[in-house]
Amino acid sequence: MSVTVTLMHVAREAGVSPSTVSRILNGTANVTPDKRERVEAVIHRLNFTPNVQAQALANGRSFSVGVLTQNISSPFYGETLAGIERGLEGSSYHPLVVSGHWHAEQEQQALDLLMRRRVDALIVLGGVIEDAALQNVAARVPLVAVGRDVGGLSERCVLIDNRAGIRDVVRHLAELGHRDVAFIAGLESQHDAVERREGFEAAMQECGLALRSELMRAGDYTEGSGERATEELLSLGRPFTALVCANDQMALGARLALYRRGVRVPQDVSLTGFDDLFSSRYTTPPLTTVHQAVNELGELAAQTVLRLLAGEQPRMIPYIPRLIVRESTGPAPLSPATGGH
Amino acid sequence: MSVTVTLMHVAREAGVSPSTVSRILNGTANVTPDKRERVEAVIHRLNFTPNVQAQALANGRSFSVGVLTQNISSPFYGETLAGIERGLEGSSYHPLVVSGHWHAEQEQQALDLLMRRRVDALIVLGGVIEDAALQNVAARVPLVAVGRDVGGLSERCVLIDNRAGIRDVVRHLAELGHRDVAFIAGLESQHDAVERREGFEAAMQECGLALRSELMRAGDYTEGSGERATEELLSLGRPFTALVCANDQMALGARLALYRRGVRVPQDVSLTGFDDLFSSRYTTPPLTTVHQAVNELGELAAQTVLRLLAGEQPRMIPYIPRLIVRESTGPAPLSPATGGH
DNA sequence: CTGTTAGCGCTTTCAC
DNA sequence: GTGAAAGCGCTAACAG
Repeated sequence: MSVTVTLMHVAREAGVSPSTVSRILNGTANVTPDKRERVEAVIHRLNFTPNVQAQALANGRSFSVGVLTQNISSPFYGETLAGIERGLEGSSYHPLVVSGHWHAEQEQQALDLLMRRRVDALIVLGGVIEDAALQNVAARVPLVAVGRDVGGLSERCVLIDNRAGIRDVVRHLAELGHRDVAFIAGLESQHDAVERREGFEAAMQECGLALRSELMRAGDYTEGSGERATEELLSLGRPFTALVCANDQMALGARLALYRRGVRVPQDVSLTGFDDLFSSRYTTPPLTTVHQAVNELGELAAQTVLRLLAGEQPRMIPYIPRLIVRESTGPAPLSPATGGH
Repeated sequence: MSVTVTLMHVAREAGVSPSTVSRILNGTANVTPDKRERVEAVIHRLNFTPNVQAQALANGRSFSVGVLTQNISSPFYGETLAGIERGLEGSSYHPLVVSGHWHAEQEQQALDLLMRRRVDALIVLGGVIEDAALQNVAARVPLVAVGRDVGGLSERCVLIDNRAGIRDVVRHLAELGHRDVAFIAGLESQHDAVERREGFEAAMQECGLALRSELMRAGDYTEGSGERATEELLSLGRPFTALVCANDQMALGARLALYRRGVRVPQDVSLTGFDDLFSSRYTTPPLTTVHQAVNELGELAAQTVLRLLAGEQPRMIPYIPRLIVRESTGPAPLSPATGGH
């Protein structure tokens, strides 16, 4: 913990004024080559690094963009974060990540923290906090939301067409001859979970397939909830040949429940997810799912923020997800088995 | 982007001095109840939030602890980050996360960034940067490393006993009657990968099992590398009944390769991992692995940092991982199948 | 208990 | 081109 060296020290040591050092640091103005060399030598020798807090205070920008995520260890948001990191790379901005844990209060606290740190912009990933709170901060800094449509800020939202994604899944299943398809939804408090459920219902109807309420279950996007929902479904005597999950994590849980009961995938039951997490390529069998390009969404969000910061007014267009057919779906068995094992 | 309201505004509006407002904000000294009330009312009415940069500049602490991770989307480090977040919760410190991507140069840049942001402390997760660079920053701020032993800073390293972990795996397999066991290692540039490989070799010897070089493969901790290594192993005609992977992600890749070849787990081949990622509970079949308590390691690191910041001198003790036997391991088949399918 | 006065480290007019 | 000086928003002695 030696004394930190400041720009002042550098200036003195090099025999120039602090302003000159600052100018060299930021390339704000021309400086004679010899002076510049001298200063740079001193900077190097003293191992000087400018204090970002001080810079922030002086020029009113913190050069950080706040990211409100929900769960930093979630495979889904993790990939988005990586995309944001990449999108910000090369710019002088850096992400400051805080988790809200799908809890309105914690999300509000996270926003407060970010505002106190005077982030120059904000990226919001999902969440359950009311639109009002987001509109509130959006009045102070540019804001981009991923995966949720914030009222009044729609052109700042990176969205994907969840209904279209699920529709593709249902059509795929229908083409394979499935007629009895079960569904595990996410929480009704989450925007995209609702869209996926509604999309499922609409698509079933569109394909002329009956919607049976006992085959509709609610989960919460976690593996465990998918597992439990599937167990319940199985205890019905398996009157279904396909199981559509509202996200990959629940499909993973479902896979385990099926394995435990000796139900083969896809021979007995076809299984699908949504998101295309990286690891879904490695499930047994590899999972048929809807690709979300989470990475790119994050990168896109970051780039949009950068453009907003540069004074542009970019507009988003909803992203169209695409179906990835792998090996967890297959032709419907001739007669849906009606008993468990 | 209305004008930001400052402490000064609050002071004027409430008819007190800036110091009084500051004191109320930080609880630094007593203030008469009526003044306090008045000020708090103004703070609320003006929606004032103190500028952290300014606070940092004024009192020499940024209240942020830098975290050098490698890959923010890695399931492994993601869980560690969540642990760090939790460990810092309640304190006034917040994590500032930067990724080094297992690339010495990028790690150095990340460290530079963190130092420029004047983090009050540092947590390092893995990485390949030389010890010297870490010792260098450790001279400026308290540093805690997770998963790597930094020379000269060993009592600041949260380590796990990799050798013991792998030994438990090998013993477990030996007890099940396996004699031909294959191994997929990580990169030799990574500290823990080396320990796990060496631990495997030692344990095999200890159990009286022959070490066959053609059954030792190198991966890089990714799913893809595990898959490829397994394919190579399989092309040998499968002269092994158990496959030990140096981490869960490679085991996941191995699982897929085995599935593709119709090799059953655990009936034909027993499969093991290391780390106990959350999702390993959901592989088909659930993976036998070594539990690393990644979460707790992160939390422990955070708490240690907090104690260092408080002036204490905590010492770490190596964490003993424990074997989690699930369903991917079973008795060795009577005669190791020698042909592929 | 509370106001006044210096800074914290850097940027930025404004003159020279 | 370059230095002097003021100020970013807040905290911390130091007097009262």
